[in-house]
Amino acid sequence: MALTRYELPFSDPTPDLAPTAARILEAAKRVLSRDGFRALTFETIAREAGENPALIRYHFGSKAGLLAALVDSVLYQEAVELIEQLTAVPAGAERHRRLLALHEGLPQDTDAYRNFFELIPHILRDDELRPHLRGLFDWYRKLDAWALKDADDAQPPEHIAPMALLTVAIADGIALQKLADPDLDFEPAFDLWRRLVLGYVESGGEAGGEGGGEPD
Amino acid sequence: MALTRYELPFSDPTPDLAPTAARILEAAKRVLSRDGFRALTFETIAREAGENPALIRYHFGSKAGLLAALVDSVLYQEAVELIEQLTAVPAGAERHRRLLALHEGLPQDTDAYRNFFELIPHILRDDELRPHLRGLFDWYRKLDAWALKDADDAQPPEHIAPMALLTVAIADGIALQKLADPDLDFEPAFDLWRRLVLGYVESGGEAGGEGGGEPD
DNA sequence: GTCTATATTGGGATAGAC
DNA sequence: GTCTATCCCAATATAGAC
Repeated sequence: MALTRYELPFSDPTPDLAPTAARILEAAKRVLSRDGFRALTFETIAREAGENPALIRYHFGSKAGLLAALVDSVLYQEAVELIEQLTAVPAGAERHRRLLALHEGLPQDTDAYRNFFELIPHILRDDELRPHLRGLFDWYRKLDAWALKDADDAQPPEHIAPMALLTVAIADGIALQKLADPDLDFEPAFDLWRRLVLGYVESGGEAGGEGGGEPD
Repeated sequence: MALTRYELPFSDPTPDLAPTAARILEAAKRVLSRDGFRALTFETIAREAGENPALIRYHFGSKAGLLAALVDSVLYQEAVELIEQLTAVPAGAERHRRLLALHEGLPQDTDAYRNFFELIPHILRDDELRPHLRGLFDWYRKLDAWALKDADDAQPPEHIAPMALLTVAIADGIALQKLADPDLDFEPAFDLWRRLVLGYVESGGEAGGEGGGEPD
C-alpha cells in the first residue's frame, strides 16, 4: 500500500482559518524569513498584514497560538510538494531520480529553509511543538524509503531505511551550508550523492567498492 | 603540507579573557544550552556565573559583544577537538576511519549541537557573524578532504571535495534529527555512510555499483 | 573592577467601546 | 469582528558610588 495523501503527522492549519487569519499567518511567514524570529511581534506582523494588532489575539488566542499555527504551516508547506510530485511518477528507477531531483531542489528554497532554521530552536524547546518536528522527520524518512524502494517491492526492504535517513540529513545539512554561503556550489556533491544512492538501491544494497568497509 | 594547527578562520576568544570574563562566557554557554537564546539576559547569565550583571557590560562592552564572543567560542570548541584527534593518526586508511568515528560521535554531543542550532538564526542574520560560520564550514570541508586523502597524496585529489561536503552535511543533518528525537538510532545509517565513504575513497573515486548513475 | 539605582524601551495581555 | 487605551513586565543601557 502506498502512502495516502494525508498520512502526515500534523495538519496544515491554513484551510481552517478565516481570511483575515490566513493573511496574518502569511504575513508572519514573510516577517520571519525577512527579519527573523525576534521580529515576530504583534505590531510588526499586523503592519505587514495590513491588519490591527489586536486581531492576532482574536484569531489565534495568544502569541503561542500564533506560533503553533506558524510552525505547522512552515513544516507542512515543504512536505506537501514532495508527496504530490512523487506520487505522480511510477515506482522504481524513475521515482528514485525524481526523489533525488526534488531533494537537490530543496536547499535552493532559501526562504523556506530560513524559516525552518529560525523556528528550530523554538520548536526544540517547546514540549508541544517538538513532537511535530519529530513526526515530520519520521515522515520524511518513511517517504524517502518508500520512494527508494523497487517497483516490485510492496514495502521498502530493510537496507533502504538507513539510506533514507542519510538522504534527509543531506538535504538539511546542505541547506545549512548554503545559507551560510549562498555562493556555495553544492552540485558536484549532489551529483556524487545521486551516484551513491542509485548505485546502492539499484544493486540491492551494495555499498562501497572492493576496498570497502569492514563486514558486519 | 598538512594543516597547521591554527589555520582556523577565527580564534577562540577564551584565552584572551580575564578570569571573570571567562566565567561569564562559560555561564552563558550553560544558560544557552539549558534555557535557549532568549534566556541570555544579563540577569540570568550573571546569576549562573555568580557575578554581578553590570560586569558583563564592563567586560564585553555590550550584549552584542558578549554574543560575538559566545558565537566564536561555541563554533570553535568543536573544531579544536577534531584537528587534535586527526593529526594524532597517520594519513590513509587509519585517518579515514578516525574521521568517520569522530563525525559519528559529534551528534552525541547534544549540548554542543543545541548551542549551535540556537545560535544559527542569530549568526545567519548578523553581517559580522555570518562570515564566521561560512569560514567554519569551509574549514570543516577542507579538514575532511584532508583527512580523506590518500597517505601519498600531497593535496586531496579533486574527487574528494564533494565527499567532504557531504560528510559535513551528514553530521549536521543527523544531529538535527537526533535533537528532534533523542531516541533515534542513527547507527545503521552511519554504518552505511562509513561503507560508502571508505568504498569511495579507497577505490579512488568509484561511486555506485554496476547499476549506478549516469556517466558524467 | 565591582556594584546600585534608575531611565527608557518595547512587547504582551486585559478590558471594553464600537 | 475590529479597534483603542492602558497596565504590567522584562531587559538593556546609563551614571555614578565605592
